[in-house]
Amino acid sequence: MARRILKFSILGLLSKQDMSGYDITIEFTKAIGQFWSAKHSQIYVELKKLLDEDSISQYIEMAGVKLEKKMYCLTTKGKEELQKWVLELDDSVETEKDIFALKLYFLKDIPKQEIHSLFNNQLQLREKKLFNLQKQFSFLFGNQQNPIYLDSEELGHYLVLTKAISREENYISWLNGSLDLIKKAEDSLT
Amino acid sequence: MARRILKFSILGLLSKQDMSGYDITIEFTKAIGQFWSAKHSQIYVELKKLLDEDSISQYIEMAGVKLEKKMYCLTTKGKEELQKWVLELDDSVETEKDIFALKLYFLKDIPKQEIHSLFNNQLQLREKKLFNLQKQFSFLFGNQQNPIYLDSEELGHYLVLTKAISREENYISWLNGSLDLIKKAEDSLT
DNA sequence: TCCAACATGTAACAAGTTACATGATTTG
DNA sequence: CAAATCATGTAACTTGTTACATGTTGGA
Repeated sequence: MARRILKFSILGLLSKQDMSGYDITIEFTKAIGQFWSAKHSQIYVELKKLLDEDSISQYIEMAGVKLEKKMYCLTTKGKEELQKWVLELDDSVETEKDIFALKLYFLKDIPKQEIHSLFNNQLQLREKKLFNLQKQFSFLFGNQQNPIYLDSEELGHYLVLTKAISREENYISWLNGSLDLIKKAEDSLT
Repeated sequence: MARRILKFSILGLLSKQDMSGYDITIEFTKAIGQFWSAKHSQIYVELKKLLDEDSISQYIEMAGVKLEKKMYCLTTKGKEELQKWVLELDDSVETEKDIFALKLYFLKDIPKQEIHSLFNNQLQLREKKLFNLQKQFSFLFGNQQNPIYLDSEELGHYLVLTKAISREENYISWLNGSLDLIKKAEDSLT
């Protein structure tokens, strides 16, 4: 059987608090969405499956007068499965797919003007993303320079955000370095 | 229609030189496999599709006496499609999935002993990967400190490898920093 | 002569995307 | 009262994985 990452990311989210399918969809647009995501169409199907398998249970919460919000919470089985999965040690790392880097491998025959556009476009996207992550970070952790006082609930959030920020900073710095290099290579041909 | 990244990564590889399905499978275990990969079962199916669509053409090369190796090369259509795809500017970056980071978000209730194991295991995997990338890099580019003299064929390879190395270095440094932080947080509780 | 690597494929299934479909609630 | 957001779902399709299946070639 496959790895069912979506299953475990839903169980993980539900371990923090009860949620509806809609809530889970929203969560994937926030911090955790930096490392895993799914569309609502996939989420509703997976929730039904997890319910069938007794990893979660369901109850109804009224939102307004007629709108029934389906809330989900972990069962004992679900809690155990999650715990077990988190503690499992990986024996290899999967390919971290990156379409921009993939394209670079095929740069041959591309005019330098176009290469500059590609890099500048990517820089813009990455800087925007970094800016948003930093905004999230300072909203949550402010100026607080001592993350050692975070409780275990906040720690996960802190680690994930610093990871995402560090990843983007590194991406941007590599983009800048590579663009410089390409420009220098062009100059050396004149 | 979907984005067909596998299609374009195959076209990209074939733009460098004619290859068989087997050759393409092997390529995905090398540099380019850091950013995209696929199993042979998927590759053979995709090649048949690309042949149908006239993006590639096929010829036979005898390997030994009876073994017919099916070689593929780009058609004019395939070359144009590739060129167009490489030059397209993205308007957003997709989620860069990372299961280890995902797990960290769900750390609550995990004993510190186990957290150390998770980090140390990941450090080991990442360091091994970095070592292999550095080996590849020095094999290809040696001590040569002046990448500005690379021709456009080598440039793509250089960029992809430095990207992968930089990504791993950043990952490792974030792992070390976070592990330190967690240890300090534990000490502060005594 | 055996084994690893070369070489190509299919079938069944799981995972993920896009589009279609509907209705309630809140806010300006 | 209109529009944005909340809320849930299904259908058709694409993409990706695992397992099954077979045969060749080169080297120790």
